Amino acid sequence: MDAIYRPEVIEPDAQQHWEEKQAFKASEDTSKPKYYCLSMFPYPSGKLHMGHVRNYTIGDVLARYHRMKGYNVLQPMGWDAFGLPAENAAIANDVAPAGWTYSNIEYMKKQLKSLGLAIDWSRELATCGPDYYRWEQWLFTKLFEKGVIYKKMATVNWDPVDHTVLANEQVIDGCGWRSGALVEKRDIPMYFFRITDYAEELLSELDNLPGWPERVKTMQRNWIGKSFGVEIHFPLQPEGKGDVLKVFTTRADTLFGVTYVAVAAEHPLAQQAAAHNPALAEFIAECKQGSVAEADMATMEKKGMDTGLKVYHPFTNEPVPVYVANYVLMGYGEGAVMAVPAHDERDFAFARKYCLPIKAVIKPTDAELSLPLEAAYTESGVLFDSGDFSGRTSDDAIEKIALVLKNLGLGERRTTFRLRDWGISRQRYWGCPIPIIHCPTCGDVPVPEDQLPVVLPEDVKIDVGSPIKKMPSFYQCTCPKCGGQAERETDTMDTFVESSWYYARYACPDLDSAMLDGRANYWLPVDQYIGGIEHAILHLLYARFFHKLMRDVGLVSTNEPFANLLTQGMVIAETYYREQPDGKKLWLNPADVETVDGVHVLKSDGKPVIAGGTEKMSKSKNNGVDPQAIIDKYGADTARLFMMFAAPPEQSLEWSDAGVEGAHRFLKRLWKAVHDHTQAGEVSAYSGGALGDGLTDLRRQLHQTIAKVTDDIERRKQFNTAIAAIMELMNAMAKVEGEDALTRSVKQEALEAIVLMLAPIVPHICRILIKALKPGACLVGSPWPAVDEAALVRDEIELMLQVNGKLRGKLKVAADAGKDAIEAAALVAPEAIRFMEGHPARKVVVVPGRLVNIVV
RNA sequence: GCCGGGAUGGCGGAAUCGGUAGACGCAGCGGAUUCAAAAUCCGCCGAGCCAAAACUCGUGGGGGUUCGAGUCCCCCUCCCGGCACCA
Repeated sequence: MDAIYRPEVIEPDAQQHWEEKQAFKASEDTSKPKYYCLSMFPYPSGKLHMGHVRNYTIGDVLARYHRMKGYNVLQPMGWDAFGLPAENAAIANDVAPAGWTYSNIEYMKKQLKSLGLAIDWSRELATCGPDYYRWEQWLFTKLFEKGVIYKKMATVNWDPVDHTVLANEQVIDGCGWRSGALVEKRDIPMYFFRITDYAEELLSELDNLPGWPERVKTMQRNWIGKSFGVEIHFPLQPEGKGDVLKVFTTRADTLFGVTYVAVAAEHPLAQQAAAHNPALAEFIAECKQGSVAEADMATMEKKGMDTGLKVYHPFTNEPVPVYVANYVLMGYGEGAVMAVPAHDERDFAFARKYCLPIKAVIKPTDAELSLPLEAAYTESGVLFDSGDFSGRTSDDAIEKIALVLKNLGLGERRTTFRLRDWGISRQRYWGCPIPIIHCPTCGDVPVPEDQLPVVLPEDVKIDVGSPIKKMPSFYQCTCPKCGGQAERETDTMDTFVESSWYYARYACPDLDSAMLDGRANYWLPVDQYIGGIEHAILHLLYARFFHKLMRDVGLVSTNEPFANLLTQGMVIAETYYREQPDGKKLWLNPADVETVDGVHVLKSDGKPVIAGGTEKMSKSKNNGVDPQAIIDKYGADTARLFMMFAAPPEQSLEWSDAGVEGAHRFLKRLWKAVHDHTQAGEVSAYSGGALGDGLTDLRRQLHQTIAKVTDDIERRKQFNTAIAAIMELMNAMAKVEGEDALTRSVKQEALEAIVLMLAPIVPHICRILIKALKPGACLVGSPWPAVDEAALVRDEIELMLQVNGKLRGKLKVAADAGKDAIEAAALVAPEAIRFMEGHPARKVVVVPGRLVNIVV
């Protein structure tokens, strides 16, 4: 081997070798346990960013580790290629979205290859390819026929100047990002997946996912939001005759505290009242302004207006005023809520603002409410001023009230979900066409299988709006049923649809006769899925839902797609800026800034810049560090090592140039250690014989390290501590002197294990090092090192000695010493006697293998 | 606003089941090597007191449980992720 570590030579060499040998090509093999390792596929935005490098390095370490452990490993890669950025780039650069996307894929693929990932590239797929989305369209038509997909009106952000639908991120402070016009809510027809039909299963199956982080499961549970409540009918006429206004509440116990009801602006009652009330009509129009995003709805000022209409309390028959409120959404429940200001914070604030009565009907079980209320009392408790129900507890009252309402025909128990059906229609061009034909006589007809795929034209020019909506050659067609003139649907699907099944298609990407075949059942479920925490709800819930849809049409046999999930944190970096004369901030890239005597200056002019805090790497703050620059300067192994060492995978990772240098230094030290060792001649790894104290200790540490690193990677998925343990072992080994054969054989054993343990993290350098240590050895195919239990045995251990919980000394005892012996030894230890100050021991706590605490 | 998470030296982080707080690395300081520098190697490195030892304090803030709390419970502050059309 070369005396000097040259990543620029060994890395391309290793990558070429693996590619020629097709070292990572996967095939179905029932003789080994399978391990399907999947990282979330990237959107081809142009070039790789650090978040990708982190994601794919974590996946690669797990894939390579399991390969060494004897698993049949599949690690594929592909492209989440449809989406909004391609349309924006197309407008900005006057190119077609398809061409832009394909050239990005080509460049990013080259970058991914330079990272040395153990990927089976023969399975690569891009969701914008007709051979991929064809099957998405096929499944759509099946689900449409089954009734799983249906059409209804839904509210979108409408830009009245550009005449386009806007994504939530394109609405800034209530205005369109390009036109600046005040955004309006508009109802348009859309296709929906009945995900609510699966709400119960999506919720209960979370309990069968022990390999998922608890926080992700909690977020999904809350998102699905199963709640047990009561549907209550407020008659529109006194004495309960005629039509009713339906509301849903989880707090039926507060029914006697209702002082008004609130309906959405779109509610029929509101519309009816507005017909003779210009002020109300104006208010309803105002409610239509602004975006549909829930965050905006929830933070805006709560406003309302009296409709003048009354409904009647189902029990007391008292009139209750009906308000229109901007915070009530037509899409939720019945589009109406009963308001109980005394026991709901939002209603309390609203009642104060509009001087509505506040009537308390619940009090704590063991105290009285101090009236008038200063704030809503939202706990459950005991009812009062509630007719026959007074004195009952909240839970009891809910049951009883539901029962009485049911007998009156004015309501019943109901379970509802917060989860709403999944609207997948997008009025955009760069997406998968929805395979529906609109026929004036037959209605919505799914495109027959032999006419699929409905191919998206790629040679287009785009400005504002989707080009296929203006392209008769695309939308003019004949009805498959009656043969008459018809029009093709021009909306495309939400890109979350493509990313909901790609993991299954990787099992059989070449299949052109069906969506999936038996290979999917061999590989699924994914054994380890890795991606950003930002996908905790939407993507992961949709993919789980889609898997169940595929199961129910017989395509897959499992219930869940991802057995284990790892959610990695963001990559963040320091930001720097200078104030411009106009007061705006000019953001400077960290690569152009250096720190001299604690002052941050721009390299080009040496003048100071201002540090703006550490934030997620982004274009807007110009704090992205280009992975390519790091790979070019230090090599992929250094980038990989730094990524894995700087933070545990689930936490955010702060970029640090100095830290990268440190990682590179470690690799140089490792290279030199192996080089110096092998220069002295070949030697076999230690296999037996008496050892002195120093070598016994080194072997013990070696095997402890193997045990720790194995546990860290496999169970804890915490690579930073695994690397730290290997560094400690290296430091300990460097302190062991001697060039005799026995010492060298123990060092050989240690170096072989170190190189193999580092191989999943820094595969290129380890490929050379293992060959140097064991001529003829091949990295791919080498097994993971085994722990020698005999080397772990010790005869004496050290316990911490505490007096009253404070550390006062250390105590050496035999490894097999019993509690009584430890206690006796502790009580006569000089440190113990000193700090007991003559008091007798009241209690002695012995924690085996850890410490002994004397309480006086 | 609602849901989920986080906060530990100058910095990134470690402490896995309630049991030595600060592993490992970075930065810094001192030394070796060198004509010199870079690189490399060795040592020191939470704060207070301080010559040192000893001791005291110390895990965002406030309270609690425990022989013992970074870790568990309650309250608060700040930061981050998601909120259904960014992916």
